[in-house]
Amino acid sequence: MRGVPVDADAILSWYGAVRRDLPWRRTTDPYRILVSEVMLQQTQVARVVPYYEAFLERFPDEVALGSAPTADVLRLWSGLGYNRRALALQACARAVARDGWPRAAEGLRALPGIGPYTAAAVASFAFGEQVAAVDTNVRRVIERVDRAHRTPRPLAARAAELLPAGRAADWNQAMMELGATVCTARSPGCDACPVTGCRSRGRPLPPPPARRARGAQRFEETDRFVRGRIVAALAAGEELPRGIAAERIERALAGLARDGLVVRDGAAVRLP
DNA sequence: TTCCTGAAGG
DNA sequence: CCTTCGGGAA
Repeated sequence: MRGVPVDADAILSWYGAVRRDLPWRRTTDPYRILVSEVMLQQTQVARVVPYYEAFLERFPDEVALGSAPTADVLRLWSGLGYNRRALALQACARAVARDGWPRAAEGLRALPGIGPYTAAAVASFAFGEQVAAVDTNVRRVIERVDRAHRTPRPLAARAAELLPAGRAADWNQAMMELGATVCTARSPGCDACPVTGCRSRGRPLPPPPARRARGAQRFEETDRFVRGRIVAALAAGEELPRGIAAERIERALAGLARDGLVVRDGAAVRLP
């Protein structure tokens, strides 16, 4: 399945014209880039911005983050979600403060919490490596342009094929901006899209793959909810949340302790 | 209910 | 391959 020809210059020009002035687009400092990319994992831009500013104010570089009490890190992270990301980020800070920055995606990939996307993003934005970063936006844009689904490896190959020479940083930002602001999941704005040959232009979205229902469970009944409540309470200096069944609290605490998000001293529970 | 600049573990 | 992991907004 070949992809359609894509005018990369048109997309780059469009990006230059509409580009949102986001704080992490004002720097090439690998630490600041990494903090933004980790915060942005599965988290919308609008909600990350205030956390990003406060986090960098308190932890301006990898030495500050690496030497800080983990409880402080979790306090500034609390509310963002996926708290394990904060632990991984601090572990990254300690590693690069000790060993220096891996300057290529392959080396970054070995750091905790850094997968294929984040490694490519940091490598291209901070170090200028010519690699394509494929996040959910980029995947959706490519799938719609070619009107074809691909498994991860062929998708990565297609993304690499599209990458214009020497423009990886702007290109990756441009493709994500396109997916985030125009080619959105629910209602693609084809009228404002710079991609000329898109096979999906003006056509109705294909029916979403029927995903099997997951037990009709309310979020408040999930372990994730209890975990979040516990960490938020501890970060706020409060006791364990009341009104939740002891068995659910215990199950959540066991998972949190296994992840290193809480420390248990007998009956006492505290942040690490 | 789905979605969001994913990664790690089974 | 599958599930887990937060939380808010549309």
